[in-house]
Amino acid sequence: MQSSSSVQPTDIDGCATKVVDPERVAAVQSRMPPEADLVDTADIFGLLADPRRLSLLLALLEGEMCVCDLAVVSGLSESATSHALRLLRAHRVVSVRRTGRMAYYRLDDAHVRMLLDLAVAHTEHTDAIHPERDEPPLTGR
Amino acid sequence: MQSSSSVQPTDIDGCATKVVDPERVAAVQSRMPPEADLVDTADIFGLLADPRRLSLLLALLEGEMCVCDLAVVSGLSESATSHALRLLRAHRVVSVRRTGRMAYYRLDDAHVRMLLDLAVAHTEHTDAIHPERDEPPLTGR
DNA sequence: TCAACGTATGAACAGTTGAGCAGATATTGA
DNA sequence: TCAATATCTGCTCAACTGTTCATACGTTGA
Repeated sequence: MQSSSSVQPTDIDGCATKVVDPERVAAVQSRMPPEADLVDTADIFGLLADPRRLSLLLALLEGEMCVCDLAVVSGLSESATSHALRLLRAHRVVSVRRTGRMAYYRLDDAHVRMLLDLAVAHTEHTDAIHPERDEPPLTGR
Repeated sequence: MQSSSSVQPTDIDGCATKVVDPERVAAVQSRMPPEADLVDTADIFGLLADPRRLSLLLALLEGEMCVCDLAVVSGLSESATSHALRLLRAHRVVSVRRTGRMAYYRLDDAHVRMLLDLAVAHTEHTDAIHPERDEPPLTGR
């Protein structure tokens, strides 16, 4: 809570960049997870960033399911479902159990399960509160 | 194009698609959030699905910050930072407070804050547990 | 053995996304 | 007034993503 005393362009540690609040920056930087963790985490979020994949995973919240049933509940073609599941498998978010020609997938990541639970719970809430869910005008993109 | 709204358990076998476990499918479908919620949620996850954006948001976990400081801690150019913040602003994940020519951003979504907290906590854990963080080769496995 | 079936895969294609660049806007101090 | 500053924006392009199509694989029952 500094009283905007000064914005000094050149009081940093040799860095060419200008910093307004060096203390804050240093503190935040020291708490920032290593790059690899950021990438990892972003990766996981990326897997949840598609409505179809999300519905696949939500379906699996309640137990294992075969590919064709997952295709039905997710609204994807069976091929697309298989592709999506392969992605999730590659990231160890789901695992397979094969029986004959059937493949049963299940959620295999407690972390992701928590994220999903939290997301669902919150969407239900937000649903009532949210006045408008549309993107504001925001020119372009 | 979504028949997800009308979830009728008995209606399924009339469909051309083959279903292995109609009961499961019906149960899951009845619990599946409406399409709009799925899209919304996937959207939010999408915002967290980029390591740079993630570091911006993590920085904001501890309070508001101006664009140039955010650029420093996130490792983005100032232009890229501004672009990213605009995106986040458009989705009401962050909000701005302007003072003169400075713009101070802050986290403005409790939901996202929870997701971030959870993610960070878990990454710290996983860090110790995770044997290998690399993506497994897609071809194998 | 063969055909039907459930699933997996690779290639190709359209749509989306993020970042840089250049220029624009708005605020400040001289 | 002008120049410097802090941030924002439109444009553009390369990289990425998700889907479809065609095809391949392994299993099952006839």
